[in-house]
Amino acid sequence: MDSFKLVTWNVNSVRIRLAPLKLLCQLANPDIVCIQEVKAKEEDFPFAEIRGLGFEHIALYGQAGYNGVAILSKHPLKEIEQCNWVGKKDARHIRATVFDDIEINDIYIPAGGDVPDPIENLAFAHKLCFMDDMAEYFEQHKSELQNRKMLLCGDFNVAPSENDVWSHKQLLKIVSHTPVEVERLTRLFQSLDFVDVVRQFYPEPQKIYSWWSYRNPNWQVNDKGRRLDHIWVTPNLRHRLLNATVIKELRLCGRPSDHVPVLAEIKL
DNA sequence: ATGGCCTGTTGTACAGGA
Repeated sequence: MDSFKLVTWNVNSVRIRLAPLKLLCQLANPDIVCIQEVKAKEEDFPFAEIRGLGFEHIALYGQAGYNGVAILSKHPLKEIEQCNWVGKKDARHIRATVFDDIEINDIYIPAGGDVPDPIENLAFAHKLCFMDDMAEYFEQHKSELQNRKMLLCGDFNVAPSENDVWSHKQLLKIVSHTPVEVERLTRLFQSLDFVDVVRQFYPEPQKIYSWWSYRNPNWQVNDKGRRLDHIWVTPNLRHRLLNATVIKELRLCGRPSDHVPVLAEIKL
């Protein structure tokens, strides 16, 4: 084995997405799948079914109803930890190390509600604070972190570039693409000089999306998508990147998530 | 770009997603 495939995917309920997860395995055969919006507490998590797909090693930070993240792996995981940014224990981050020294961070940044105003809308304030807290954490620990081989992936709930949305102009005041959110995400991106893996293989100005609303039944025709799901790596992994793809087929299966899996292949 | 949708809850409407 000289490379591994890592997927990030907001499943929008792990229990209801077992068949699509199996399909993902048949299509892409990933070694590691980082999932978000697990929407299950530990005792309700389908461990047996997921181990049955070959993911014997599972790091879970679950809770009932909302949020929840998990790393599903065919290879042993160690140093499993959770961060609770903004002081909330709401299951939005889990970290584990694979292959001796590759640190994987699975992250679910808050969606932020509808109104892009932190005074009027506390969910939006929470989203901005969450990104600030993360950025601060990486900035403060930079000297010890910058030699680590790190992956940051997940549903970041921000489509930063104008080519990450179907219409830059029409989404400027829509939560996920507002300048204040992009500014916060950029600060986080710069904190450890991260590399945007998907953009290495699909450079600007190509349009790429990973989410299409459930409310638009003609999503394929209209293609009003956003790129909310990301895989970033520290610069010391840049030369090991082999490939990246957005697995759009998963939006077409029965009972799809509104997000599709994003895959990176990395040399060991 | 709103909302025609989707999911979980201790539910039989609502919150939250984005």
